[in-house]
Amino acid sequence: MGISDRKEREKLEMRKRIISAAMEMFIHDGFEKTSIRNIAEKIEYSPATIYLYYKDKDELLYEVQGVAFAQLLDAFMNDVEGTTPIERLEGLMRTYVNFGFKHPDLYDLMFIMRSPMRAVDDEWPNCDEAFRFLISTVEPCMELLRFSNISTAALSLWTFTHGLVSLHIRDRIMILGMDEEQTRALVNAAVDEYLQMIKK
Amino acid sequence: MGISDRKEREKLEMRKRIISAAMEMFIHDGFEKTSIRNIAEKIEYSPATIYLYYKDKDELLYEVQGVAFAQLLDAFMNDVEGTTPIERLEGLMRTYVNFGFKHPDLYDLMFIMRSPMRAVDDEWPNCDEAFRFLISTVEPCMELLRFSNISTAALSLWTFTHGLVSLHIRDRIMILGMDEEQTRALVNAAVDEYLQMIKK
DNA sequence: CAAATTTAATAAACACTGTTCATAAAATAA
DNA sequence: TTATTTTATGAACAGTGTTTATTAAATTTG
Repeated sequence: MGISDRKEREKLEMRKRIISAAMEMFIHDGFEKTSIRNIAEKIEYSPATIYLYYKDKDELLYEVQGVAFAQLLDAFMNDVEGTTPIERLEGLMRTYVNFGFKHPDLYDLMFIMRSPMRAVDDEWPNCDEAFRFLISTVEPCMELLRFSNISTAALSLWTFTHGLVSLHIRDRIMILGMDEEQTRALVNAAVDEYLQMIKK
Repeated sequence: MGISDRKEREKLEMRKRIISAAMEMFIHDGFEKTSIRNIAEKIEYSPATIYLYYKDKDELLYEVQGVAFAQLLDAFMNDVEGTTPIERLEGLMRTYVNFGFKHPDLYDLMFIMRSPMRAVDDEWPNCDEAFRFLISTVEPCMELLRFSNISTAALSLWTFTHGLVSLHIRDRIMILGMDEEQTRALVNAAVDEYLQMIKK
């Protein structure tokens, strides 16, 4: 049936129209400050229409989260290069921090925001892939690193970079009393030092 | 003037009544889910009354933040013991993580929540003290640690523990697919390993 | 093609939120 | 006792996410 094909295509287009507007506004103003009414206004539809395509506001977040994780994975695959495993791991860490500093609002809704987590057993699209990228980057380094196993290794590496990015995004690093530039330099220095420490 | 003394006393009592209710509800339901109307209902006053004692909802948060930082400082002073500087540093790290796991909602509004940061040049009561405790605990260890200076040292130590706590509080660690108990064990293992790595 | 039916879109309402302001009540001063 | 200041509140404003009954459009059927 060509007619139901078109209908489905239109449905997908509408979902895309909604999610594009939503993502743009989430990045620009943040999730909380973006209202369903604002999104509706932007795409020139009624607020109620959005609920025909998405169950609730959280579902918009899930969708944007998926896109964001895909972007992070993209950054990993494009920017992480190097001949040795260790070089690749270092690249991964720097890419992660870079991503956080470059896209604070995306990072926020991926790793900091409350609520966006679905049920535990649910699939978390693109996030698992990004995490697996981490695992597969750490794995070949394990013999050269001081971690006792890959679980603590992955968690520790993630924790360190996430700590830096999240303290920065939520404006806590400024306790140190530095300007933006100094802060960034200090963060880079911390990453460099950490990368030294984990090596055997 | 005895009469204006009493008035001031009553004003303080009222502020305390409000902030106690607020804190209790922030801890129980979180900041966002606690409404001015709920707080007002709890202390059996009209919502408008609260605005006679606090400028807005954020000011309630600032106040609770102050109390929370005082509690963290308290935990530091009570639980951090040890004869050697390194032992004290290890105690500090474990106390910090413990605090975060024990009081997730307090930790949240201290280190994760958006907006609670006042102007940069403002005083941040009790937070600075807690931070200075960190500095003064790290300082005597510096010669035994692999950090190049105390700034990166303080930031790195804080970052690592904050990373662990905040990933846990915002339900991101569960990507590892572990239960609460396993997670806590892994977190402790990560802290232990990190404490080994930073030593010369 | 016209009528019946399904699909899509919306206006209006509900129950909330933080916050303000004019009004009323209580406490103090004159 | 009256006048004045302080304190408390009800009602309203502008906003939020979400639901529902109603209308308009598109599709299928006779």
